Amino acid sequence: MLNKSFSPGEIEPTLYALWERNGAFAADPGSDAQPYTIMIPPPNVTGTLHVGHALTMTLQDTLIRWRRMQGRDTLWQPGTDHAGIATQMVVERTLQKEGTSRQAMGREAFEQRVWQWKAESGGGITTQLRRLGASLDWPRERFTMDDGLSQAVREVFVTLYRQGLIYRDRRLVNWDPAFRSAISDLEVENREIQGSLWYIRYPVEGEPGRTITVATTRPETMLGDMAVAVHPEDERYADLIGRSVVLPLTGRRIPVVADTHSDPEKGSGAVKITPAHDFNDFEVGRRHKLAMPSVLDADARITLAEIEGDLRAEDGLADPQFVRGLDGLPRDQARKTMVEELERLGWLEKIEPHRNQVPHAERSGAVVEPRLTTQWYCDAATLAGPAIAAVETGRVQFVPQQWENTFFAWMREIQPWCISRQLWWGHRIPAWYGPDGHVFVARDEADAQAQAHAHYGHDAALSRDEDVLDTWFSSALWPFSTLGWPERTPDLARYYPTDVLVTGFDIIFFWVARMMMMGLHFMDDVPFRTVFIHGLVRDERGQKMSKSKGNGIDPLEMIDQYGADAMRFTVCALTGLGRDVKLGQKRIEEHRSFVTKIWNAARFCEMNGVKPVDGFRPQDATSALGRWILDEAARASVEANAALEAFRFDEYAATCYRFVWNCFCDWFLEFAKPVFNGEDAAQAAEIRAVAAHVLGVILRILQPVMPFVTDDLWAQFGFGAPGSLMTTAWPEAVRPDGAEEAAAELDWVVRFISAIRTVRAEMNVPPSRLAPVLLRDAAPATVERAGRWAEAIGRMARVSEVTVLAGEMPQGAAQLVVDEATLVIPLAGIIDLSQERQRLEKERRKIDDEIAKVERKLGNADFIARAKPEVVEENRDRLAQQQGERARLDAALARIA
RNA sequence: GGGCGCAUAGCUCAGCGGUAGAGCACUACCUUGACAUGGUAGGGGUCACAGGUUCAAUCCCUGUUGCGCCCA
Repeated sequence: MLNKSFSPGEIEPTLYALWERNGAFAADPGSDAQPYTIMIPPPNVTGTLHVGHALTMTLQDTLIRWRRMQGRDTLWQPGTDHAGIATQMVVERTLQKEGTSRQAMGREAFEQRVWQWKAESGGGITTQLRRLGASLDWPRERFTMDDGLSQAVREVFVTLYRQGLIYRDRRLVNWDPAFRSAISDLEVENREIQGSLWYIRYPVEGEPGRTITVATTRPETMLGDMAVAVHPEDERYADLIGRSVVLPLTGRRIPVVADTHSDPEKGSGAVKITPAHDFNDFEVGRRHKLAMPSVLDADARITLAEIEGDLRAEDGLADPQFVRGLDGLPRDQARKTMVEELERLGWLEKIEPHRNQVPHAERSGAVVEPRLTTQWYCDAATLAGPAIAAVETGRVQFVPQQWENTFFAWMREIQPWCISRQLWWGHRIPAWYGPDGHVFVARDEADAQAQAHAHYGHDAALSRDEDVLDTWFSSALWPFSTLGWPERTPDLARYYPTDVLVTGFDIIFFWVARMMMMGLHFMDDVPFRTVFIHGLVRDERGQKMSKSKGNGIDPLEMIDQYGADAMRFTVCALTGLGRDVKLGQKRIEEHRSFVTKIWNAARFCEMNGVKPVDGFRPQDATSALGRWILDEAARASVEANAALEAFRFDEYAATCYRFVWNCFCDWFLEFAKPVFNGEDAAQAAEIRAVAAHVLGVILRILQPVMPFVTDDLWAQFGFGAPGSLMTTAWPEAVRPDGAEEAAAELDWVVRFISAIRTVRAEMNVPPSRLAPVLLRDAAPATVERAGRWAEAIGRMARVSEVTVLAGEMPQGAAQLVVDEATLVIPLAGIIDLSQERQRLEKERRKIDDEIAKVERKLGNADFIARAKPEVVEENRDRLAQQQGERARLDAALARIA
């Protein structure tokens, strides 16, 4: 006996453990079935399950569970990402609390400490994914830092290096002074800041009294100025091109160069050029072969190391003592000090308020400093070519397709990818340096030594590169490294390329594009055929969820409160194509009632002796009711399937919802009640068997999205063993014999009952008051039908009996039209005749309006001539039917006149 | 500045050339033996605005406005 209500908290952990124990999530490489593979976007090992995970994982699990039921050999590959910076931060924070630091303990000890942390508290998210019901193949779980994946990383690095696609270069990089590491341009977020534009006069050399004014947003970098640039066509400065100016504070002589980078409209039209601290200036510097001294160090403090030599004293303009006093100052403090000094000396012309874009490091929040350093780069442009082609030719398809544009836009202008990071946690770059700085890239130290020996003709002391690789470098290999690459494993052959990648648009560049580059380069095939891009989760008002706003919701709390099924179903129901998902607790609560509804419907079935009948075949149903609901169930399963094929999770959810609630519960079960309680045992047996079958279809089509409640019911009804639903086949859609006739019949009963209900409600007839229904002008077939369904009609429309109207129209009766028949409901004493007249007149006005519309259309010669014949036909039929209804309404009105 | 998306009932969103839909909210009635986390019925929309194409436009095209996102 089913409990009065479903208790997710009790069922979920046990059931999940059972699934896992049964190996129900496991891929089966030995099977003949066609594989279906999804790679999990590996969550950050420091992470906890947030609502964004809940969205993406629910969608992935729904797809995987659905395909599994379709008989595919499904692999949902689990794992986590070592998340260089994030993880290092977490462990460093702990060290700080313990009064120590990574520097104090040394690299090796620190790495051990991180592994220890990982063993103890890393990957908590995998436990949380289980709470969600995610059917990942856990024994295959991988970690981007484990041995196999590390080997893959080294292999890729060495190969790309040998192919000239990885190289070292000294150029400007986005530097995060908080982490003291290079970061990718993708990890930089430009924020608009209210700043200032400082106008500074630089005196022209050899022309006392003449100055050129530069406008800058970063006066503190002027210590590294190597030129002043003006536009070649800017007449104001034409005569200065090729001359020199004296840089205030340092006294350095720097040239005035002509360069189109300078915008005559902006500021003064002259810009200072600091090649080592600005990306544009760097390019200008290259074009004009300028020196590129750095004046800011790894902490973004002033350093004079590279300019000490050319400090000069110039009366009233430059004082080496002042400049030396700046050494070691943080950049903002240096700015303040320098501006004050310039003002004191009279070189500051003015300060204008100015809104400018300031690059911030996404993770640390620090202002990014462009810094000239030597880093490792990957030739992304070369690798991007095949990836672009793969999308152009449709080998990889984005859903929704319009994301291709975003992908193309970035890929076609892709910059060299800086892959080195000055961190300790990550894949250490497999490069060793000889005493003279010669670099040896190798799979391991022994190989590097061998190379060195060959190079120098003798053994040499090598030192390994201190840096690690960008975390995304290893995640780019995820689709094949997890399957055993560089070994050519059977798994790799079987599951690569994967079928679908499900993710948010925010990591198209970081991850999707890079997986495609690496996959095509090393596997010579795309990593996935379809990329399904879903929206972001927002709160009910459409605001981004964030910790600082406090508007986030915790999926685990929601699961505790409403159950994983409710959480999952809500996510599906709200996931339309290309839309963000506005999620709130209320939404989840609302959708939980659907879980409850299913439970109660099943309980009702159970109470009425519904249980699976061995050998039952939908084709064998004889009753109209049975055939109708079987047909509807088949249609629902086909529609659910089609919706999932098209990644329309919202339609999938809506189809299930409508069928279960508005068809099975609202009508079928109500119609079944009199049958269950009736005399006709054979009929009752058929409807019980049909109900069981349909319930089985419902549980199966809902399994992908609400795996817990469906499996529980599946087992309790004896459809199969506990835990077995998820590996049961997706229902086959079988159309029963006579489905069309059955549909016509049930459609009529539904309209008949609805019409009576509507009139009763409008006339305020209390439900307790039963009333007979008299049929007037009814065709014999209608009279028969009414007889067949008398019991259901009586119960559902509060009708005492349905008979043919004999003789006179009773006094005080309501009349309503259903097809050819007019239903007369005698309600003397209850209904008000004038009210009934008004009601009928309103009905007639409505139908008149519709008739007028259709007549207008049919009266248009162009319409008849040009519209599709079936449309014309349809309108003619509609008109005829509406005219019939109006005639019957007229007659009804005449009778009460 | 460039690109993309969105604008439909009070709210959240489907629909998309041929009779405007759902859920929630709202109103009225109903403790009928699956379910009040429920049932029945109802009200509510110049489908942002202006042009154009078409026999026919919420839907296609152009422009405008407003909102959001991405890139510079």
